[in-house]
Amino acid sequence: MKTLPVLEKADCCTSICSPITGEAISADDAATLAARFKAIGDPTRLRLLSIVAGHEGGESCVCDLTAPVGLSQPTVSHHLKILVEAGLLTRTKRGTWSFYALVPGALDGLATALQTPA
Amino acid sequence: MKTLPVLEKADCCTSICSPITGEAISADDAATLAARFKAIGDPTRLRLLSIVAGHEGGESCVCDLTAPVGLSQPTVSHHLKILVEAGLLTRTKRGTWSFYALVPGALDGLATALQTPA
DNA sequence: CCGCTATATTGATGAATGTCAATGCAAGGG
DNA sequence: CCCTTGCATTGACATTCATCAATATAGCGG
Repeated sequence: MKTLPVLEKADCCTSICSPITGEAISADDAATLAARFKAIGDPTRLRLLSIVAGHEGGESCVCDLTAPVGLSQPTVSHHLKILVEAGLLTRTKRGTWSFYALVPGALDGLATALQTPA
Repeated sequence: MKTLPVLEKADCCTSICSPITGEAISADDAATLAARFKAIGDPTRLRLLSIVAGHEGGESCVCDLTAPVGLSQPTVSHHLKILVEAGLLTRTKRGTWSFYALVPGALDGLATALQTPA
């Protein structure tokens, strides 16, 4: 299972983070960007992101997420894995719990790709 | 469901936000937003958006799009239809041609949903 | 060592998706 | 009128996806 690279500030001068409304993007850049948008193109995963982001301390364990989205634990773990592989969430194990948190700047990088250049 | 004192939930946040990083969004909002992200969660559609946006006059006909993406005309029409239904493109028929153009502000609206409120 | 808890993985299944070939359809040009 | 051009729709097919039940793994308490 491959994981998309984390969006960092340094990437923001590459075509990955520059607006798609500028020069036509390459097929490779389109694939990378689309993979991330695809990850958030699911209602459940969007809600998971939202819940994690709004949770106290900015992180949540799986047991905090199953009830809000109303899905089984394996399904929630599945969606979380996709979000981690998309570079949008991090996973930290402490004891028997797995804590998920937003990757700082990841969503902002995607936002930048959508903004029209003035 | 959870007993770890360190992260005792209880309130579940308050940070309002336009974006999804605010308080947990509703299932309906998640579905609406996810539908749009899903539309751009495909490499071909992302390229189509980019090409249309960068094209002279901000619009393109189908015959201008098939070659750049390397797919059949029906497939391109299919993707364009999805983008129109997602509210990201407009379609204007002139003679035998169909011209597609970006919906002003549509992508920026999605970008806003991803930005952290700061 | 035993059981309990939290999470991940596997397997299966029905639904959705991307693609193309074939076809339909409307607008012009001879 | 046909005939060509540009595009949309249909049908079919293979792939991917979302979901759950069952099972596996790993840490912790007794």
